[in-house]
Amino acid sequence: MSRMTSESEDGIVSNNQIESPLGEEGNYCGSANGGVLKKGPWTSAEDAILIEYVKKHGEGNWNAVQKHSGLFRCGKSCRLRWANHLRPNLKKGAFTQEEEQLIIELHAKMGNKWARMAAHLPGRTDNEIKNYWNTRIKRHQRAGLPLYPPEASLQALQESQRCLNIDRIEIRNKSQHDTLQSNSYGIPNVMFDNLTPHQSILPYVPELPDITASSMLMKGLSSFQYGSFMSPIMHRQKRLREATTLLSSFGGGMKNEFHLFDQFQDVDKASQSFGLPFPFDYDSTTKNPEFFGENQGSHTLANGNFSASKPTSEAVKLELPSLQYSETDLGGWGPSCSPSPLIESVDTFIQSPPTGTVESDCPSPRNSGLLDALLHEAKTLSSAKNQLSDKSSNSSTVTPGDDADSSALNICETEREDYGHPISPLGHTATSLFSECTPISANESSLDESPSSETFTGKHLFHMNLSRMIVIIYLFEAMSWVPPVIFYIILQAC
DNA sequence: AAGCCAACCAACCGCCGACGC
DNA sequence: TGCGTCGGCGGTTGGTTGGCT
Repeated sequence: MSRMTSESEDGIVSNNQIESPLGEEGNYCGSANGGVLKKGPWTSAEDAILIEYVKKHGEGNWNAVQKHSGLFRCGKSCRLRWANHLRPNLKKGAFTQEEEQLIIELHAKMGNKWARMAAHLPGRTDNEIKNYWNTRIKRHQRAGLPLYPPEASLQALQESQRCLNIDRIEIRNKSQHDTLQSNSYGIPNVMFDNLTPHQSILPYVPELPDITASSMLMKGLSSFQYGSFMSPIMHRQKRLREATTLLSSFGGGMKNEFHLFDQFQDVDKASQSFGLPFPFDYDSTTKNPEFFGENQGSHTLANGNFSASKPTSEAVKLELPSLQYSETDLGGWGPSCSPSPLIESVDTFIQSPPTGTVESDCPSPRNSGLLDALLHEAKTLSSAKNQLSDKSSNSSTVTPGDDADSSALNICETEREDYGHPISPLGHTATSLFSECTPISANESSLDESPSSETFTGKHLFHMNLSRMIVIIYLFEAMSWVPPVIFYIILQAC
């Protein structure tokens, strides 16, 4: 902290530090009582005033600081100063090794949730952690190191699995009280706990450490590093947000399901978490024995399709994020083609969808709203199909009085068995989706209005394909290749 | 000694959700 | 229900410091 600070010892505020109120927008610190608010570094005198104020009045009500203490700082600035510097029990100085390790693990699990990470590091502030991480990113970027060591990935996997289990329990309890909205996009996220990937079985499912990171696979499409080839990179998040707003008009529940937009931000982590050397030219064996094991590039995705299919020597020339392919590649889509990596990625996404976004202490960074919605739609259809096929095969009917829980559990047991079958990447999605179920949908279909059998033939297959198409188009839209309006039209067509 | 550069850090900024009226 | 305010959060900026050439 010796670097700190530029504060003027005498506390005199220079003219350029006092700004006229930002009142026209009111976004940051406006002025109260028509006065002007000071910006810039805090002086020790100001600190003393703030400390005194907090002693008297306690934390909170920061906008009142100016009124009561005569401090010409906006409430936000006061809160920040207090939280980051004046608050008691703040640890100062460099992070210890334990803290660094913890940050890495937490970031692997949570992503850029600095405040939540700070909660796990007593005496540390989110700002500190953020700065540390950003510095670390730059350092590793420069050195071509991965951000996450294998241990962190592994722990994130275990933690995620544990949390998924917890979520499942909570969700199962909760789901009994949830009802499906008629709008198929108003879906409780809890619907997807049954879609938990069984990584030990499925060869195409990325490991869970990539939850945060894999969600960031897409994030990176707007990363500055790739700006050179991401043509419409500008205001990506703004566009996505607009799309969110647009799509939110479909239904109340939909907006909440669209966190996927927020996840398209950081490709670096994605490339790393998928075992891609990062940035582009790196001899892992000589430069970083700490982070790279013998089978370099596979530490976070040992059985994933990315690291396995692409030799890392190829990745040295990596120019596109993992999910981004040139337009010429896209032209190769067709029934006779082997699954393109993008399709496969979509399948992977579908196979390991975000799970359990029920807020709990466990980080649940996976939340890919639209995919959730689509998956739910597909699952609802498929579960209904299951019901029908069960009926036809067993010649037994589900009575409305059946115990929903037990039936759900039974169906989910069959789901596990289904996962055991090695299935081709393209075929897997539909197969697995049709073999899956949700307690709610099962319950729902068992209760009443079971669709007639013809409903589940062409129409629902069409829906399935449509859903996949939407996923793909959505991904493309996220990559700025498809204007939002097309996505909108297709959704309307649904 | 001077210039450059990376690292570090504090603070600003804009967005968003919660809350109260 | 709509609006304004407040507080929190994450991204970004800009200043300072220290090391290297």
